[in-house]
Parts: sequence; C-alpha cells; structure tokens
Amino acid sequence: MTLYNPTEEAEIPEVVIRRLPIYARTLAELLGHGIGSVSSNELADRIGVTAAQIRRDLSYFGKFGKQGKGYDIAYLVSEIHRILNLTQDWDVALVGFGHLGQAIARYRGFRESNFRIAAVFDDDPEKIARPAGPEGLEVLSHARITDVVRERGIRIGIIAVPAAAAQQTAELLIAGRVVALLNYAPVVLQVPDHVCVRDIDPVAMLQSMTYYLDKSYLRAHAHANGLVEDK
Amino acid sequence: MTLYNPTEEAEIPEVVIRRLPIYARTLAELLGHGIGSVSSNELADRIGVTAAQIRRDLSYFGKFGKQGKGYDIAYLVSEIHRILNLTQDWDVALVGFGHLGQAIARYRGFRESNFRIAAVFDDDPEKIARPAGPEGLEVLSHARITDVVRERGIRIGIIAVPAAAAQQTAELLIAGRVVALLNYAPVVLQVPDHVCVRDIDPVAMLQSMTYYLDKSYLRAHAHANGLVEDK
DNA sequence: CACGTCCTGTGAAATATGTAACGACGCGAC
DNA sequence: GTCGCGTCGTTACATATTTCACAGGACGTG
Ligand SMILES: NC(=O)c1ccc[n+]([C@@H]2O[C@H](COP(=O)([O-])OP(=O)(O)OC[C@H]3O[C@@H](n4cnc5c(N)ncnc54)[C@H](O)[C@@H]3O)[C@@H](O)[C@H]2O)c1
Ligand SMILES: NC(=O)c1ccc[n+]([C@@H]2O[C@H](COP(=O)([O-])OP(=O)(O)OC[C@H]3O[C@@H](n4cnc5c(N)ncnc54)[C@H](O)[C@@H]3O)[C@@H](O)[C@H]2O)c1
Repeated sequence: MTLYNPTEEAEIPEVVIRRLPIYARTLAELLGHGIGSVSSNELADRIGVTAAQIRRDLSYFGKFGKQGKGYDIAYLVSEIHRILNLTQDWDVALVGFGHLGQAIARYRGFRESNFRIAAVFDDDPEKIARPAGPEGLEVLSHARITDVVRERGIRIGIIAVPAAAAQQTAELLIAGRVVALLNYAPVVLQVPDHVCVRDIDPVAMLQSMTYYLDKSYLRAHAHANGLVEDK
Repeated sequence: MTLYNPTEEAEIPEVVIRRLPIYARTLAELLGHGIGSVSSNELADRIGVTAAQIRRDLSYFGKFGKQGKGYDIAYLVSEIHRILNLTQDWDVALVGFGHLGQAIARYRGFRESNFRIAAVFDDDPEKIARPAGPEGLEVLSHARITDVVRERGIRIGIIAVPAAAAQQTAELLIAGRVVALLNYAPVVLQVPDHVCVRDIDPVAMLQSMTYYLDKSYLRAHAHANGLVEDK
C-alpha cells in the first residue's frame, strides 16, 4: 500500500517513540557497567518487552545491529539520541514554584539528560525574585511567561501549578511558542493540534492499580503463597 | 467466541482501566460545577477522546446511561469508584524520604483520593525517627519495610529512592505482600507476574516529546503563525 | 398517543500494535 | 573455504484497540 521509504516520512507509531527513551536509558546503564554490545534478547529481558518488539521498533529507523553479534551499545545509544533530537540541550520553562516545582527545579535527572530549567515562574509575590535552583536563576512573575519564553526561544514547558490555573498557564506558554508541555496538574489540557502534551498523574495511576486489588485477587495470591488471612 | 458474561470475567483491556480515573475525575469536576448529567459527547470534548470510546469503555462494565439524556454524573462517578475499588481507603507505604519523597508525603492529592500514606521508610540515620507528614507519622528504618508492611496489610508501595536502590526496595515491599508499585526511579523493575507496576518518568516523557521538536517541525509552525525566525 | 429529537449500547469494520517465524549474514573454528 | 551458530531485519500473521454507524429507548410536544 504505502511505498517503503527508508529515509523518512514513514509515520512512526507514537508508542514506539515512547519506548525509545527507555531503550536509551537501559543501554546507557549497560555501557556504564562496561558492557559494549548486547543482543535484542538480552536487552528485552532487562526491559521487560519481547526481543521482536525491540528489533521491530528499531527497524523503523534503520539498521543498527550486526547479525550474530547484536548491537554495539555506544553506537545504538548515539543513534537513538539522534533520532530523539537529544544531541542538543533543551531549555525548559517551569511554571509553579510550590512544593512540586521546587522539587523539580532541584532534580538532577533533567540536567543530566539534556534538559535545562532556563526560567521559573510563579504568581506569588513572596516567591518572585527569590533564587531558584543551582545557578543564578530567579523566580519571575507569571505575567512575563509569554514574553520571556518567546524571547529565549523556549519550546518546552513544565506545568506545576494548581489545577485551576493549569489551562491558563498552558495558554500563556503556547502564546510564547512553547510546543511541548509536561503537565503535573490533574486536568486535561485543551491545546492546539501542534502542541504535544504528556500528563503525570500519580493519583490516576494508583486508582488504576486498585482495580486489580479486589479481595478475590488478593485471596488468590495469598493461596499461591500458601497463606490465607482475613483482611 | 467468548460468551457474553455481564457480571464479570470479561477480561477488560488495561487501557480502559487506565482511562477510568480520568473519567471519574472529570465527572467529579463537573459535579462540582453543579452539573448533574452529561452526554458522552460533552464528556468526550472535555477529556479529548471520542464519544464512542467513552461509551464503549463503560459498556464493558454495564449500562449506566439513559438514551436521549446522557449519564447521571453522581451515579456514574459512584459506579466508576465501585469498579476501581475506590469505595475504601487504601494504605500506602512510601520508601525514600528525600526531596521527592517529602513532596509526595506532603501532597494533598493522595489523601483527597482515598490514599493514605501509612508508613514512610528511609535508610538515612539522619532521617529515621523524624516526623513525616501531617499526622504523627515518623520515618522508619528501611530494615523494617517487609515486616511493617506485612503486619499492617499494606498492598501499595511508592518507590522514591535512588535508581540503584529501587530494585531491592521493590523486593522488600513484595516480600511484605505489596502487590502494586508506583515507581519514580528511572529503572525497569523486575517483579513477579502478580505485581502491578506503574512508572513515573518525567525525563523519558520529555525525551519522547523532543522527537517531535526538530527544526522542520518548528519551522512549519512558525509559518503557520505567519512568522519565520532563525534559531 | 404519534412524532421528532437526542443519545445510548453495540455489532461490524477499520486501524493499530504486537508476535512469530525465517531467510540471510557475520564470524569463529577447523 | 565450509560449517555451524547466533542474531538481525522483515514479512506475514495474530491480537488489541478504536471508530463507525445504526437500531431502538426515553422524553417532550402538540
Ligand atoms: N506535590 C506533589 O507531589 C504533586 C504530585 C503530583 C502532582 N501535583 C500537582 O502539581 C501542582 C502543584 O502542586 P504543589 O504541591 O506544588 O502545590 P503548591 O500549592 O505547593 O504550589 C503551587 C504553586 O503554583 C503557584 N501558582 C498558583 N497559580 C499560579 C499561576 N496562575 N501562575 C503561576 N504560578 C501559580 C503558587 O504560588 C504555588 O507556588 C498541583 O496541580 C498538584 O495537583 C503535585
Ligand atoms: N526529585 C524529583 O523531582 C524526581 C522526579 C522524578 C523522579 N525522581 C526519582 O526519584 C528518586 C528519588 O529522587 P530524590 O530527588 O528524592 O533523591 P534524594 O537523594 O533526595 O532522596 C533519596 C532518598 O532515598 C533514601 N534512600 C537511599 N537508599 C535507600 C534505601 N535502600 N532504602 C530506603 N531509602 C533509601 C535516601 O536516604 C534519600 O533520603 C530518584 O530515583 C529520582 O531519579 C525524582
């Protein structure tokens, strides 16, 4: 139906894109252990997916392995980074400097992975002008979100404000040409098509797990352990 | 093929289960605005899915709507809560009381949704015995994870320890009969089949979004705004 | 009480995603 | 150089998920 086009335009499924960072992270970990190459099988075991899936996912982008040998880890990591546009550093705007926002600003994980918190905003006069984060960053007024983000060419925003303020915050960021949002507020954001949103909602995750925690399920596994208790 | 069995055993797709909390949250929000009923179309618009999907999802569990009328919100919320086992409160064990762990312990969102942080663990002697969270909770030694969790019948754990300690922490929790894990550490946990894991990985989410942020994409949308810039 | 409108629940069709299977290649041993 | 083993990339198949589209119930109106 669709012609095979090895270079690009092949319309990659989004699930595949979401798995690539996990592949990259796991490969980098192996590299840290001094391991230089890995087969799809070994990698699959470590990640908890099938080997076929890994080979298939990678085949959307090209040929990275060697038959009989597996993948050269350093090379594959660099290829995945290239695919994901992680060869450059990305500036990120953080909005909301409350409990969560401060934890995010301090979190080393972002910096270690090409993401730099380049601007922090809040609407609390007490917090504005306070130092934020390791380098001389200070908290700016939320009134300046759109202008600052646009001037600095920031394309990624993190929303860590109360639910009631999240939609408006998204709009201010988008007005400043942000096109990727990481949203911690428990709200579904309404955004234009060209904007990409990812939600982080620990409560929803817990709530979806309790579905599997009814009594019969727990009873069954208590049995499996050879132990049955009440409550 | 499979007989229709309205009561149970119908093997519900996991994606469906993951959407239910969002439905419940959105419905509760509408209820807060004083709205008493809603059609699948209105709800779909608000959530950003199709109406057919909502109707189909709900139909796995029964018939909750009225033709011509839509869904009675209060009733539907209570039904979804029943389905998700949210009619009871759930005790949760939190392991790791660093920056993230402290933010989690303070977060009101869990408490407001049936989840109670019932025990907190850390391995730093400085932190052990310190008060943790609003009510008289104190930080316990990680050596006690398995015993305490088992004694108190806690089935849900939150992992907020460094990546290197996450697997071992999961094992201690599982040994204490925890069967649901919310994992904040950037590691793929290896767990038995009967244990349910959800990962929260903001870095991976950002990395999957940058795929869509290459130059041509940004250029295209700058055009759409009638503006083209370099950088 | 007949009619029109609105909206559900659900089969059937369309897509999307995951898995299995295998031909072909690289490499080391002999 | 040929054999044998291990592993890739890919195609064909299997399963999962979403969407379409419509029969039919509920309700208000006249
Ligand atoms: N704390 C957590 O662990 C956690 C976890 C998951 C999700 N969340 C969500 O993240 C959000 C923030 O949570 P928190 O615990 O940090 O709350 P918080 O009240 O501590 O912080 C919110 C911050 O946002 C600021 N703010 C409010 N309106 C604003 C606006 N219009 N523009 C800019 N800043 C504004 C406030 O001044 C405050 O500093 C909430 O939506 C919450 O549901 C929190
Ligand atoms: N801070 C964030 O915003 C954030 C966001 C996402 C993910 N994470 C992840 O969450 C984890 C914690 O991050 P953090 O910023 O809170 O780090 P942190 O160093 O501030 O806290 C880690 C805590 O875990 C404790 N700990 C270490 N080993 C332990 C063990 N074996 N048993 C019990 N406790 C142990 C430490 O004493 C410390 O108190 C990390 O894996 C990190 O990658 C953090």
